[in-house]
Amino acid sequence: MTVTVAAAERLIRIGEVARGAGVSVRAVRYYEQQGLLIAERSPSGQRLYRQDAIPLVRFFQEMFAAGLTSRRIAELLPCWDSGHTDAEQRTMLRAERERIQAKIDDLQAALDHLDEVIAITDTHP
Amino acid sequence: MTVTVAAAERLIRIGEVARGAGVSVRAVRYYEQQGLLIAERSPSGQRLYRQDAIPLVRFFQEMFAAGLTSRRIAELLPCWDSGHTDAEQRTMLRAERERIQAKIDDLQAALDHLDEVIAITDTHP
DNA sequence: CTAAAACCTGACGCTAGCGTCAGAGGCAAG
DNA sequence: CTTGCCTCTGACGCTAGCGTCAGGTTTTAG
Repeated sequence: MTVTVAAAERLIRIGEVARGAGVSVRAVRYYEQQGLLIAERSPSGQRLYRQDAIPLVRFFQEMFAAGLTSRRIAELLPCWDSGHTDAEQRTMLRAERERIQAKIDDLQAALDHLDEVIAITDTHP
Repeated sequence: MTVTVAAAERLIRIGEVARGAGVSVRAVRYYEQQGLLIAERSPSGQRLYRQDAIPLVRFFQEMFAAGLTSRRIAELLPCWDSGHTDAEQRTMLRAERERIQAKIDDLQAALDHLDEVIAITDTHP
């Protein structure tokens, strides 16, 4: 039997989330609109977040940089939260993994190509 | 003294360039509009390309995939063609190199992150 | 109490690399 | 000659992740 202790966590407002994660306030609202981030509301309607919203937003940024869409991230969030996955989610995870790996390979090839150019133009003043 | 032998190269039309490089005809026109690709014109106005337009377009694709804009590519084309660079171009080359390397690192971090999730969800059916 | 700072909800704008449709001309084959 | 494919020039559309302005409320600092 598990007892959950409500830790009376200090809730933070959107500006603090944004500064903490290094994004704009607008971006945080956008993530909510895309279903990535659920916020409580204060009586007056202001968004209230738990502190782990900050690393979560950082995670979103990392995934965006890796080329995942907000839709995909939303679909994969349950795995992240609960550790539970169904077959479809596992398939998506592998697919994204392959996409990213392929992208890395492409970038490496481009980098090598550029390095060749740099080498040539250096010995060729 | 250098004598240039005009090799009477067979010129190709836009469709052949597109198929050869694996892009759309629209894309090739776009590259011209961005100043990446100069084409001769037949008397009737059709674009005529030399055969090395095909690897050139492939190169564009590689650079696009690496995150360079068409503007940047256009600015760096002279280095590629002539092997000659001025200081500004060398700076841009290095900067793009660093950008790509940073992007690779970011992607690798994201990949590692995803792999963790995959590992957890695999041992956690 | 008041002024500044932070927050709210729309809603339009932007970028970049094309896709796509419209309407018209060019070119080899039968 | 005509059929069918290729090409031409505009020009509007699309996507995704926000930026930004407008006009109004709330919270905080002094």
